[in-house]
Amino acid sequence: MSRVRVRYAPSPTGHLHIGNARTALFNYLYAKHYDGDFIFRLEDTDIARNIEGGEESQLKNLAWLGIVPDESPFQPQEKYGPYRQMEALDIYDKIVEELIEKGHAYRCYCTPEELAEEKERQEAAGLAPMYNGHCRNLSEEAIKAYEEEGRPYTIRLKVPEGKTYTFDDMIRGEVSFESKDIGDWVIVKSNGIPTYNFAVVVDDHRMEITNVFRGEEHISNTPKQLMLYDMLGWEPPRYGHMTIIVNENHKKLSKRDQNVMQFVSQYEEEGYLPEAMFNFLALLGWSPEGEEEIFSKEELIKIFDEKRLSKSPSMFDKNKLTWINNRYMKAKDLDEVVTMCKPYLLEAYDLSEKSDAWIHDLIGLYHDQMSYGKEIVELVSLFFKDDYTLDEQGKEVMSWETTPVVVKGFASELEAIEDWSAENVKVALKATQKATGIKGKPLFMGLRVAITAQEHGPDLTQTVTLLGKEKVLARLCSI
RNA sequence: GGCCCGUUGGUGAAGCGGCUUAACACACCGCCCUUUCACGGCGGCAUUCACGGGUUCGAAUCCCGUACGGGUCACCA
Repeated sequence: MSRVRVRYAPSPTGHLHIGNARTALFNYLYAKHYDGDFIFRLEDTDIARNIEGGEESQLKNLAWLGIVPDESPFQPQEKYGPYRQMEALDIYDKIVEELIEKGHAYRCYCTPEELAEEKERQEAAGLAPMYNGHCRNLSEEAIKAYEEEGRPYTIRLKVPEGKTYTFDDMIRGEVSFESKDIGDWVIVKSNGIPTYNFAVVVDDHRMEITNVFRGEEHISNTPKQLMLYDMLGWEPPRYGHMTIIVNENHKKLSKRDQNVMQFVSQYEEEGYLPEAMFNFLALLGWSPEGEEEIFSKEELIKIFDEKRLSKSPSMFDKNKLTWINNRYMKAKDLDEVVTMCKPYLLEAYDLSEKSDAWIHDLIGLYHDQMSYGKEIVELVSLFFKDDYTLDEQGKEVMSWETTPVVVKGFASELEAIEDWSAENVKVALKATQKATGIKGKPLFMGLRVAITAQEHGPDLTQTVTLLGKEKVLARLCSI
């Protein structure tokens, strides 16, 4: 068996999208599982949509996730280059010529307007829109006339009649299409640049790609590509079509979706952990055999099995993402978490008066419950904002007859502390309990609400310690 | 409209003809731990697999049909 070679081939039109990241990831897992090569190639034939820096951005985001290609425009392998389609134009030209010579392709002089009209006509008649073959058998004179007129032309592939194209999809099993349902399609645009469906075949062949995992939207492209392999006498790779990713409303994840962050870079910016994202993405349309769901990259490479790729749409489950990130966050050293979170705090709050130790302790308070770096900003908000507004439940707690008692008692205990430390705050709390005879929920919740206006929150002793004597007493005495 | 594909709980999902009176996880609800909270631990949570037929001794699992959802029919990739 030949060496496994897979590729991720984005067009440089923007940052790495969640869906593409997942495509890249499964290709990567497959390659590495079978000890093969993962190739990064650029599909940049839509020159109008290409954006500056798109290629670097894709590569960068991939690297953040821990996906580093074995070959790319920057690490080319001589026999397989070029890795950008726009640099391979002469290669495509030769093959187009070959196809024309063999009678498999022809020039089409139809204008976009004519094509649109025809499409409308077909739709009105309730037919599937398809190229009508107008230029397929043009007479010599007609061709000459068009040429003299200087009409731009595209090159179309002559779709064979009565053929069935069947392939054994790695995910879906046998899928087949009839050639009669496919119209002669454009392989070279009027600007002389080949179309995706054509270039991809040439590239996969010349790069000796053995397996292709791609989105389900490519299923209906597959027969077009297969007929090309057929005409050229090449061996096609094995395809696997992954399901789309849907949102909570079971609609395809679209760039316009407000509820879900769409780009990998956004997750990086918000302080998600790359290992966690890798793990989460791997679970999007794939499931491991056992009951465990938390896996490192190395483990995933080892256990990856393309047969376990799902056939039904996978939902982008934000809850799950949060949960997985939390698991990874908890596993990290507090020091690392602090390093990671501090910039977000610096950006959101004035920390000039705070010591490093204070910041360290503050973040430590939330280490176990946070799921991404930037979340720290809202988690710690009670330490920075001054507004004190009670909700219904808070008002109720404040109306308990025990509350004023513990507030008063605690205040005087705190007042007496000379060396402000968590230890002494704890002692003060104990003393309050003893003096008032109130303990448990009435004690803790009463104080918590009185001090922070919240019924739930981090450890009270720590909270009071970090809030500082002055602030806590000011609150307590105002009641 | 044609062609492809899918449909298991509140959610993600396992299951591939008998071991399933349907894993596991998230969410939720209880209990325990903690003098509070959070973390953690334990337990509960689908008599049922879109619906209707069929095949079989036996079906969530195979076949057919219906409904619903999705993908695609570009000189975009």
